Amino acid sequence: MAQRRAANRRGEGDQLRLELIRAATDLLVQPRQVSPPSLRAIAREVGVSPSGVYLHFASQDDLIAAVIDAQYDELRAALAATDKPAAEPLDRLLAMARTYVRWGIDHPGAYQLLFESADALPAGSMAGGTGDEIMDGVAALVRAHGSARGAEARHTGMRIWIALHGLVSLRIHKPHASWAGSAERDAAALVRAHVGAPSAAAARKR
Amino acid sequence: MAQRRAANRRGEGDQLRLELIRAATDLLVQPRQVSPPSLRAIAREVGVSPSGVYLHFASQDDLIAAVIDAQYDELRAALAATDKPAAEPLDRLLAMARTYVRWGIDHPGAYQLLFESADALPAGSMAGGTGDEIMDGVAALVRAHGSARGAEARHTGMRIWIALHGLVSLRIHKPHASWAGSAERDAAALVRAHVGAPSAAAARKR
DNA sequence: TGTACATCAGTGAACGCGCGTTCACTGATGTAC
DNA sequence: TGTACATCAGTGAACGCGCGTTCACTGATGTAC
Repeated sequence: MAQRRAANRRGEGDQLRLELIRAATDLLVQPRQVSPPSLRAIAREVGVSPSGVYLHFASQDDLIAAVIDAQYDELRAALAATDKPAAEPLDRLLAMARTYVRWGIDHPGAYQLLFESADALPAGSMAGGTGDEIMDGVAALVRAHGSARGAEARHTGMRIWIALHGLVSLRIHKPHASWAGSAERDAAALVRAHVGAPSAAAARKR
Repeated sequence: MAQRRAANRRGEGDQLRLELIRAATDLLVQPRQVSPPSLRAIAREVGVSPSGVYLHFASQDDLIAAVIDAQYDELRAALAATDKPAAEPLDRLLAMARTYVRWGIDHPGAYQLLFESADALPAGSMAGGTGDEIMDGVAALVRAHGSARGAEARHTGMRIWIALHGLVSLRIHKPHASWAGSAERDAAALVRAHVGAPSAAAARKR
């Protein structure tokens, strides 16, 4: 914080306007929190008094950590439910991508808590971990598909996850953009671009 | 909000714990806000009284809208500053990607305000628009590069932006993941994957 | 079979905090006469 | 050259709000004797 400042000279009042914007810019060099639901809001939703929460959680942080862990379990369950371990690796990759993207778009608040705020949230929860678990899962499928091996497969898995995350995030936050097509189609196209598989349309032409 | 609920029976106190988590899940089906700096925090940073802000902005929303517009201008300026219109389209694409990603990672709070909250923020600002401006810019370069045409070029541009956004977003929020490599390298690899250009390493092997 | 009592599942009032906003004000500075 | 006055750039106290948390309490229910 700056010291108490002297008033600007007459005619230079607009200085302050610029200073305010610049100060805000300074504050924005560190990441912002995405605010979880408040303890009181959750209690209201259940129909219980705010103090009732403390019968089960030591603090708001503990409550939110439990919520986040539950959401992560849900996402994992959704992915497991649509996976067919016996199917072709490429089909499994595509199914995983579709499920991931759909789940994220259908649970925007949960997705934000898991992947757009993790490291700023209560330490009790891993908030979807560091992301390594997801990266590893994708990388394993890439390896099975055979389009890349070893470290290169891990990189490809990482990039696929990055692209899928970008898709979910922008669909959540920029719903008014000219997306022109379903998110599922985009998910498939992103996967194919990264494993070097021809697009569905191109494959049909052959 | 639910009605005032009856107490659980003895021994079933844990019910409430589950209900709280489930209620939070319900609240999370709508997107959460990423909180901008508070008016008072900005005023503190400048060293001015909170009421001083109202000499220049009618409300906090107006202030934040001005901040967001200023950040968007900065991003545009950064992109313009590194663009060499006479260069090869692929090089221009790669330079754009690098600049975009670097700016986002260096200005996490600003990036979040522009691309991870836009539609929930004050209507006065377009908060980085709907994203169409960026998509169009990338698509124009894709078209110049010639790897896709017309609507397909627009889709490719869209996917490149999606992937770059995913990269920035995850680097901001999951700094502890095993990224193994610089964000700039990842940016280049993502662009190449989407325009069908061989990786730098592969190109060298020939 | 009755009754005292411990335990359980919660309530309600109060606290201090930071917030956005309003409103009457203050002190310096330029301008008209 | 002096002085009254308008204007400018801000201040400071107060407001009502929702928040997380604490703490003494309440009422129902099971258990021991």
